[in-house]
Amino acid sequence: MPKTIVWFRQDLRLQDNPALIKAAARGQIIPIYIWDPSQTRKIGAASKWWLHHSLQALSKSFSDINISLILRSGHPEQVLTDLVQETGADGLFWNRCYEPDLIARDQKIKSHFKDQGLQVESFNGSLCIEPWEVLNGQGLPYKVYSPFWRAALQKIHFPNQDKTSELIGHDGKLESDQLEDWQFLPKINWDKDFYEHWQPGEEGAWQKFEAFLENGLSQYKAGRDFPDLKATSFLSPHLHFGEISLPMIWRRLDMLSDIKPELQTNIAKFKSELGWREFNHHLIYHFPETVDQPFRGAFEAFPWGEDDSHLTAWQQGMTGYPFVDAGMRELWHTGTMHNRVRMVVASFLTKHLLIHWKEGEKWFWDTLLDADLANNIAGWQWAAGSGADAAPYFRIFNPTAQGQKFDPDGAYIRRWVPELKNLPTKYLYEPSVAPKSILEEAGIKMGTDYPMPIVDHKMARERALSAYQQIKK
DNA sequence: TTTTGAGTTGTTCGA
DNA sequence: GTCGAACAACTCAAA
Repeated sequence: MPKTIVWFRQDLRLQDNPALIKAAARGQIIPIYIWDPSQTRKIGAASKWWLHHSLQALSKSFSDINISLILRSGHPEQVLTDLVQETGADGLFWNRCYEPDLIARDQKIKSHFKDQGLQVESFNGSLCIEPWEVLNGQGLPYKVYSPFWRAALQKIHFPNQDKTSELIGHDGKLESDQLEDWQFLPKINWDKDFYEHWQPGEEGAWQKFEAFLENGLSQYKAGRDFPDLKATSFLSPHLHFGEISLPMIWRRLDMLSDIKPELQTNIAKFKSELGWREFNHHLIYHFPETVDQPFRGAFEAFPWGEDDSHLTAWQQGMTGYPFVDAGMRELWHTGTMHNRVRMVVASFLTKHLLIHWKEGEKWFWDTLLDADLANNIAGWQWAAGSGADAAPYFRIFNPTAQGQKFDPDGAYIRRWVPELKNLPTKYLYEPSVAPKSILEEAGIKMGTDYPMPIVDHKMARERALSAYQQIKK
């Protein structure tokens, strides 16, 4: 009977998992997750927390059907070579990743095992559409989102779901590491708050999606920009780790749209946000050098500054701009940040502080549970102005005004910057200009209980504008 | 090849 | 307080 190794990577689910389905149709399956400590871009600390729990969930799903998920660490090619030898497997299937380093690694492994006579196949398990399937009239990759998504929507079709054959595991006993041995969980418990917000794994992913359909979707378009509302899907980490299938999401949305036409606008908007995820993966696939170089070459000459104390203040949520600080603290406590606030803090770091977007990217990479190379790179380059379809240089977010606009009653700021919670809303966004008496009444001493702004908005704005003038020439 | 229209997410200023 | 204009050209995509 044919035996297929199913190599799990960013597709930690049983449902609608193409590699798994195709392997099961072939015969016995041998599921494995490989931890590669030598990988070039090390997974961040928050992501490791997620990975631990997601693997635990996947492992449980398999053991419930009497199959064991093998965990091993080492170079994937070596680990897989050993496993082929031990099991006599004649097939090796996986779902694709799109990061440049991983593509190179996978290509090498594919040709190696093909040479050995194995049937090696890869599948699309995490995108609506493959990056090479959406090209403009000249056969070139799109560099602008809107035409990209228009073209992509024409091509995205999800036929009925493939039926999964009964999953049959390998007969013999195989060695596996213990998940705990990998020590993914932090030693000091800065992760304690994560548990109340998240349940990594397939079940948690579906719970979030159902909750979104129930409570968030009907106010998505109008409410998605307000960080205090629960109008977004909270699916980003689940999507990154492939715990929920996009075809299943898509079909569910289409079904809903048929039953409740009044939801169509919200559904289209939500799909278009998934579209940004698609676009970002498209960009990293076609322009892999943008991982560490500006998409727009002129930005090579941008006069980035260096100020470690400013970077630290930003990271710790101590910039003196409450809306920015709220976001940075939300990130630290929950491992995520609302999309609107991500834009504001990114604009603040790159434009107000003139700190290189790579510094922000690095911090997000380490602290975000949904850290995803394609999204992180594209998002930061967009905010800095160096990216594809980026914000025009004169679009510099006013961190005070953004708070007033998108957190109008101040609930978001009060939750994450509790030392300001007694300030009247009028002064909440800019406590440095509040009258002494008001501050006293609220029990705040500026500079002691809460920092003065680390830069002056007007000065910073003008400085950024002139920096952009410089590279325009 | 040339032309034309369009382009995620804002802010500030002055009437 | 509200509203429209200016900010600045440039690049992309498609006809």
